[in-house]
Amino acid sequence: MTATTPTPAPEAEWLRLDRQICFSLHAASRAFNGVYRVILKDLGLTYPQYLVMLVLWEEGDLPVKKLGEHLRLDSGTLSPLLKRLEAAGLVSRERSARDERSVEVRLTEAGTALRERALEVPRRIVSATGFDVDEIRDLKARLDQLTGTLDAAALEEGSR
Amino acid sequence: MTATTPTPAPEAEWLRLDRQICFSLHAASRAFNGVYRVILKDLGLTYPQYLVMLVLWEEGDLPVKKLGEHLRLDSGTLSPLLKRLEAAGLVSRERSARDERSVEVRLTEAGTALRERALEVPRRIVSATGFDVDEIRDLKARLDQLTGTLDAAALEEGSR
DNA sequence: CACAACTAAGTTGTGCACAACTTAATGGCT
DNA sequence: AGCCATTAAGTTGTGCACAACTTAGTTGTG
Repeated sequence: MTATTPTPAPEAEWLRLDRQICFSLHAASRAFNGVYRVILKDLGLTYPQYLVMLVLWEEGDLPVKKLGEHLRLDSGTLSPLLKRLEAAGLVSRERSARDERSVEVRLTEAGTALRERALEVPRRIVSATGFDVDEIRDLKARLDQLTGTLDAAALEEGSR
Repeated sequence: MTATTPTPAPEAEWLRLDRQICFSLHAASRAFNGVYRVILKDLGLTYPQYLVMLVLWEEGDLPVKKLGEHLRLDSGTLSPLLKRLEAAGLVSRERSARDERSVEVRLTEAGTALRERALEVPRRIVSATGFDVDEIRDLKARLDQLTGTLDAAALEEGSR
C-alpha cells in the first residue's frame, strides 16, 4: 500500500487477490455457520440438520435420494446425519415397499412439532446479517450464479 | 406459485426465504471448495492447506498463533493441519527459543518452491467463477461486511 | 429367462471446524 | 522468591463433506 512498493509481478498480484477472496468466502461461510450454531443450539440441531428439517417441513416425507438432490448432498453425508436425527426422535426411516433400495424419511410428531419453534430462527438470522430482505435476495442471486458457474467449471477442470 | 396458493403465514414465508439463503450460501461455499479441490489436487494441497501456504508465502515464517489470527483458525484446527504440511515436507515447526510456548512455522525449500507452481491457481479460479475482477472485489466487500456483522451478532446471541 | 448395467443406501477413511480440555511456559504481583 | 492468572500448543471427541467402495435391489437386453 506504500508509494514505494515496487511493481510486483502480475502473477504475484493475482495470488494476493486470490488470498483475499478465498479468505472472505471461507470466513463468511464459517461466520454464518457460527451464527446458526448459536441460534440452533436451542433446538438441538446443527446447521446441516436444520437444512434437512427445512426441506422436510416444506416438501413432506422424501426418500434419501430426493433429499440429497434438494441439498446437493450424497448418502455418505446424509446417512449418518439422518441416523442422528432419527436417534433424536425427529424423523423415522423406512425401506420403501415399492422399491426396496429406497429409504423413506418421514417426520415424526416431534419433528413436525419442532417447526413451531423453528419459525423464529429466520428472523433472528436475518437480523444477525444486518441486511434487509432485498440485499439478501440480491446476495442470494449472486451466490447462486456463482455456484452454477463454479459447478460447471469444476466439471471441466475435472475432465482434464 | 399457483394462483390458488392460500396466503401463507408470514412466519412460514420467512422460513422459506431462510431455506433459500441458507442453501445458496452453503452451496456456494461447497462449490468453491469443489473447484479448489480439483485445481489444488495437482499441488497436493487441500483448500485450507492452500490458505495456510498463501499466508506463509506472503508474510514469511510465523508462529502458529499469528497464523491463526490471519486465518481465524485455532490450534485445534491448525495443529493437525500443520503436521500434515510438515509430513509433506512443505513446512517445519520449531519451538521458539525466546518463548518456549510458541511454535514457529517455517517454509522449507520445497514449500517456498511450491509457490511457483501455485501462481497459476488464481487465474484458473477467477476464470472458473466467470466473474471479472471488479465483480469479485465487490462480492468480497459484501462478504466481508457480512462476516463482520455476523461475528458481532454471534457474540450477542452467544451472551444471552 | 438370464445376465449385465445401473441405482439407492450405507460404510470406510481422510481432512476440516470447533468446543472443551490438558500441558507447559510466561509474567505480574505481593 | 513464590504463587497464580494468562497464554500457546496440542489433544480429544463430535459432526460434516467427500471420495471410494460395498451391498442389495431393479431394469434393460439378448
